Amino acid sequence: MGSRQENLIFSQYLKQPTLFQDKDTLTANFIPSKIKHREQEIQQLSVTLAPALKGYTINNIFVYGTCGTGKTVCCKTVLQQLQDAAAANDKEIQTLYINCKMKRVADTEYRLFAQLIRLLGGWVPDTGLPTDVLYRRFFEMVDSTNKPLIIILDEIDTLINKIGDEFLYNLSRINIELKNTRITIIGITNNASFRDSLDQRVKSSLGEEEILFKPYNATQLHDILAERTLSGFGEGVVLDEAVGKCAALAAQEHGDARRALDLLRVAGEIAERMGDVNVTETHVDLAEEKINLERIVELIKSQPLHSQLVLHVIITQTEKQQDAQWTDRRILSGDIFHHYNTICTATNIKPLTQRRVSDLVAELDMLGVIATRVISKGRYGRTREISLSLSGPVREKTRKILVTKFG
DNA sequence: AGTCCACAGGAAGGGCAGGCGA
DNA sequence: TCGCCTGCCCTTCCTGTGGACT
Repeated sequence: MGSRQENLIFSQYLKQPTLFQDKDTLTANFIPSKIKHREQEIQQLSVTLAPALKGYTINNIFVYGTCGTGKTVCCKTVLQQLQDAAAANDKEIQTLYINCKMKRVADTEYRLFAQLIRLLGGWVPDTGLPTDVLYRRFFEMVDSTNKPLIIILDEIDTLINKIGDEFLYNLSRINIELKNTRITIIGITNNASFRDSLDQRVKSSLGEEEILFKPYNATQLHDILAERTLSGFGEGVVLDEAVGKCAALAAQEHGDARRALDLLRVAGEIAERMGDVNVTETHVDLAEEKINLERIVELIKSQPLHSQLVLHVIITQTEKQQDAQWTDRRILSGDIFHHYNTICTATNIKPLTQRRVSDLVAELDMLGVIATRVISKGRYGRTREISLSLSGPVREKTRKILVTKFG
């Protein structure tokens, strides 16, 4: 047996110096020791939760704010501090975290309670038991522990939109029957108007305390990024102009710190791949382009077959139009449906009706992939004028994916 | 002013898949 | 295991629309 062949790419990669010092600190999941610009919210949370240390009942909390405003990180941090404080005083507080957006984990009432029971150390089948049996089992497990239980239900609006708010009412009613302990619910949502849609009974039981997380402004984002830059890259690697650009771009997107961190991390990866020693504004621009590209590509890949077909027709028609320098540069819904039918026949796919295709066009418009407007051509009818919103590398990449699929 | 065109888009319901619950 | 329920995707049917044409 001869010696194994060495993979040059791997060995070169290992020798290559890295720009990163601790890449984990540049991810949204990382919990820093001190969370900046959220002092007020943390204090409000702590004040509400503190009575649990003395065994008093604590109010349910409703936390809301847009994406990337630190809601989850702050809740997890405060609960960890609460548990630490309880442990230091020979007490115990149990906390459970559930992300209700996780498919097949907590997206139905059954799955939610099954997951809660599993997190408490119990076991239930994936399906088959009546929901009231699960309630009873959950109730018994909680009551037998003699420890106060705090449950964080992240992205709670997703679950409520799916199954309604009855389960929240039931969950809050369990407290009345519990003899030895108490349950507190912290509901987290990105949707500020979601609370208004709740049943009055649920609103009064869940929304006893409300905490709003306002979006970060560009200065605060810059400050947060500067700190993470130091731990993530070390000193002098990322130029201040690059940090500023990440903060400004994220501030434009409703002060989303998660987005700012993604930009910074991807910019670092690009700089590293290019063999540069510093992360500059140019790398941030490239990172933004890359993130947008990946987002759109993922979005398009996740669309149903017929939606992809419609988009394919729109792209090919846009290109034909540009090549032929047509006098009438408009793409109309009637033309799209006609070409869509032609491709369906050629590829042996059963076409959808015009009504359904009209909805698919509207959906693509909503996703921002295309832009449409309803126009009237007088005697020649009413129609929708369609234009492609994708440009540059995003459009090229999308075209390639769809051409590979439909020819 | 009335007609007409080529759709937009709402409403209702069918078919199917997957989940729930006895 | 199987009937029931629910949600989703889709079709069918229908009314509405607005500017050009008569």
